[in-house]
Amino acid sequence: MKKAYIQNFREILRVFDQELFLQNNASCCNGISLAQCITLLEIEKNSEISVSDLAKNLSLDKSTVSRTVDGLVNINMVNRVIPKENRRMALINLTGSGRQVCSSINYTNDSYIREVLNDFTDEEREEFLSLFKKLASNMAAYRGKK
Amino acid sequence: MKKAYIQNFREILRVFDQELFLQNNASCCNGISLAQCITLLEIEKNSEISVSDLAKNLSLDKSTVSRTVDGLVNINMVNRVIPKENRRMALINLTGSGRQVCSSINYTNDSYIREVLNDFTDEEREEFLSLFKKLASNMAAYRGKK
DNA sequence: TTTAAACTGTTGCAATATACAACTATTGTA
DNA sequence: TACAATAGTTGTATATTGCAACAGTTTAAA
Repeated sequence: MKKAYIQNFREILRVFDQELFLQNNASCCNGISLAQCITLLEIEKNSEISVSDLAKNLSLDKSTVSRTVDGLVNINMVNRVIPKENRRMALINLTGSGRQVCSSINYTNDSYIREVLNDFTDEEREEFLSLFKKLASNMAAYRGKK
Repeated sequence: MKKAYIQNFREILRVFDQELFLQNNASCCNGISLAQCITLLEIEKNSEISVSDLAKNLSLDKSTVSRTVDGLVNINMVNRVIPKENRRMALINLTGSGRQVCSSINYTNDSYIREVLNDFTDEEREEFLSLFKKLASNMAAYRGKK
């Protein structure tokens, strides 16, 4: 792999990261914070999930997640359910409002994606997604190894 | 653009974003914080830059940048230079240590990129970078419009 | 020329996000 | 039963950030 290629890639990655950050902040402003937004989407993905698993999936401390969930409970976005068979844990799931907000966030993100991929051909889109998927998977694998 | 495609893309983007965040934090730990790291690289890119321009480029408040620069001055990574012809402003540039740390961060990032693109063919790499560049450019343009 | 406006950066203050450690409660195990 | 492991919460401390107010400097206007 050529050095020039990597430096080029690094620079693009930096721009991409910055833009993604700004877009994330913009799209998550349905009255909730970015941290709340990310937590909400992770809960949506899992339907029902414990604080510990949330923390693991988001690479955050469980105390942090516990407080974020507190906030989401307070604004009626999620429920804490204590299962009878294991009263230590709390399972978090979305309320109706929580589902609505998730839909809203996803809609905003989807519109954004539609916009920024607008001038790609169908072939380019397929090729890009395929390679992007491979890259994301390599990144996750690399982190797992280290 | 198919709905399924977009949802697929959105999900990959989310994973990618998370991995990138973790990698950024990991690679920026040469004793400096992520905010300091990002600021340092932006200064490196511009050789010499004012606090206001830094704030604009990083999409941060100038008070935030002012304080980050304070920190970087304290650990001898950057210099504040007051130009004689305009004593309002401060031009920030890297010290020798600052340049070294930048090199170190870039080296770490490059190694990472090399690793996660390792199983790509040359053709895939070229195709991906080309489309990635296009996407990043579209994202920046979209933000500019809004 | 004096005064007002614009600019550049810093400081005061408040909010948020986060981690670590200590703690409580519950469950599992020796 | 006593001890260890697990799950979550709370206390405390630190870091990042933005807004508003401010101070100094430069430019424009009257």
